[in-house]
Amino acid sequence: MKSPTMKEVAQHAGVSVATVSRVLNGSTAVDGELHQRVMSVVEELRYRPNRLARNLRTNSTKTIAIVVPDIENPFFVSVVRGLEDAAFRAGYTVLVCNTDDDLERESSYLQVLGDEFVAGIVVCATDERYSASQVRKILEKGVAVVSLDRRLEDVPVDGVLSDNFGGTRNAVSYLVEQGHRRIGLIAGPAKYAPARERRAGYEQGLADHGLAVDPDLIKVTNFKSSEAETATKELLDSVRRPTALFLSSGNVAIGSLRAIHHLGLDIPSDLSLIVFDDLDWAPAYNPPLTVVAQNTRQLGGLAGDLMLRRIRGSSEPPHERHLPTQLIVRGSVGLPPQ
Amino acid sequence: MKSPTMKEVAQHAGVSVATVSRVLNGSTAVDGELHQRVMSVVEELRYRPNRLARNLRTNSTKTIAIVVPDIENPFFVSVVRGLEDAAFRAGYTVLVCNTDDDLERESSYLQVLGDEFVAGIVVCATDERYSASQVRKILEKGVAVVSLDRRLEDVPVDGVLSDNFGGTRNAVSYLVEQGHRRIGLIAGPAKYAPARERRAGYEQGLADHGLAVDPDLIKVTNFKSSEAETATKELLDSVRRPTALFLSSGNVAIGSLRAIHHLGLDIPSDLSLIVFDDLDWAPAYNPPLTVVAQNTRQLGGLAGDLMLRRIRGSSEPPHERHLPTQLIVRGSVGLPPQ
DNA sequence: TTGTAAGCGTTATCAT
DNA sequence: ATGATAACGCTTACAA
Repeated sequence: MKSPTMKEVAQHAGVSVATVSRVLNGSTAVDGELHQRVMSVVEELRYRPNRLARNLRTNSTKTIAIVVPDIENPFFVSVVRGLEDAAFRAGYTVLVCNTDDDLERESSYLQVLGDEFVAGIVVCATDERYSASQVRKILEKGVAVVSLDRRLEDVPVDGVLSDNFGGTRNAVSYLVEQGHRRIGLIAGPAKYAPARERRAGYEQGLADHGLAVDPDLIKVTNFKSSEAETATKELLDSVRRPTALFLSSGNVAIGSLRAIHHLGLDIPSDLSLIVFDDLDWAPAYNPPLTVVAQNTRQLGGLAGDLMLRRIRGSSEPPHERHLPTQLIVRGSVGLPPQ
Repeated sequence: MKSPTMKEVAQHAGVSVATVSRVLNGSTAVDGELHQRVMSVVEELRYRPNRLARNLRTNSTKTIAIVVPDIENPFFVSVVRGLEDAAFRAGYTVLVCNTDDDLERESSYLQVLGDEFVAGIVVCATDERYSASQVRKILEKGVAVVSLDRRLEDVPVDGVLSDNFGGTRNAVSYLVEQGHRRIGLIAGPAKYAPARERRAGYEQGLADHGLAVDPDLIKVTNFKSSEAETATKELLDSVRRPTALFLSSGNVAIGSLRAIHHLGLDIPSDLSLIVFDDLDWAPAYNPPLTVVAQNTRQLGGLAGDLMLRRIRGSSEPPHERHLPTQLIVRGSVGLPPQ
């Protein structure tokens, strides 16, 4: 059961293929009567344009790719979801590429994507410097690029990030207002902009209340749960243990919580907790977790919108947007013990 | 900066385009000397075949799609991950389509995918009957299909599922062996094979020990957390409340846990718990959750392998495979109270 | 073994 | 406003 071609439609309608094409693309005006005739044949034959032929001819596809470091991280999943919604509405499909935070794999994907003639790529870069040079080449090929949750060094592309700084600053302020003075931070690696900004927000939050930053209260991890577990143990084993912890990501939270159980500490009577990222299980935790929520879907949706605008030829100067975060107070913050 | 074409390679190497094509595809033997010459020109010019042209010519793409009901569900994410690994190795890219359990959206995707000339589709059907008829049409177009975590009524395709029956039966047995006699079940909708099988496994697990099934201890939900929360409250509010609960999915667990807190029950001293699906936060929960783990990545990987085999023209009779599950004992099961 | 040439189904450039 | 027709870059009979 071969699908009908444009040629067949043209024959049935008694017009040329050019006319059919014009009717379908609405590029040039076509006489009302012919328009009618073509459309009814299209209906009748159930004609659908062959995407493959169109792609070849126009040297482009209706595909947007997104390159993420870890597709099993709910944050990125939700971002993808937001992007997909935006793309689907505009008739685009999205290709998800998972790099496992592996530079080589990212590189390989970026290469392949060039060959695939995707219309655009949303990049959550693994390395803000190295990835940047790859992305530059892609831009030269005329592929639109939007950076998400990361910053690309000296590459003129639109960017979308949460207000990591403000969200953290605000949360730390809240902790101080509840009476906490010794607040620990399980941070992410400084090579990622969000990790840097959360750390800066933490420091600012303390400064806002005239509190000094104690380096002993800060542990830098790779954002994975196992390192977070170790770091948390170290932090809580110290003599003057913090009375509250700010956990820089969902994965960090998983590791830290394991450590906290292990030490037999009670939340929030022994230790208060705020997590950056609202996880689906946060309200089901015992006690329910107080978190800083990002607008994850909207992050993806905005990236999609910016992308589509570029694809359609916008030439505004590239711009970085910041989406607000929200402190959701649940039950993991209490008064400092004693 | 236009990319070089095959024609240019041919000219530089002093051969015909056909020869270049043959060298690149390894279809027909090519003289050693020419082969050399072509390859070195390919290197020199950094030639990469134009996928779009190849697609049009062969009427196919190196793309595998996967249609999932809920991309934010970690189970499906992990499946996608497994599929992606398998596909990437074979030079395929994967298209993720999220239907939100919406029949119309699924239908729309299935339609689009037909136009996209994907090589194959992994389907996690929203409706085992309705989706089936759509899938049949797709098969007729020559697209390979593999069903995952669902069953498709009377459609001759390969299937991949976990041993839902055995996994649940085994878990319930374990509960009985710990002394539990009143075991509740928060089940999923009977329209999904896995939900049916988990329920059957639950009943069999009881029967194995000569225990009768008490319908009052079974609540059927739509697998979403909010319904699970309500159902759990009802179950635990009854006079003769169960001493243990089997929760049929991760989302169900989230809802049930909320209800359990709300009632102020302690796990496991007041109530024991087993969850179907190992969630990343299960070990971090307080107490760590005992779960039945599925081989999620392998589920996706196997689907990918079966798919690739079909794409390459295998004509074995379609077959359904079952992957084993594993009971992971942590801390949410104890002796029944009193 | 190698080359010639005919498409694949569109879009876009010409005339008319 | 419409119709021929030439690409787009590749694969694959068919001929040599």
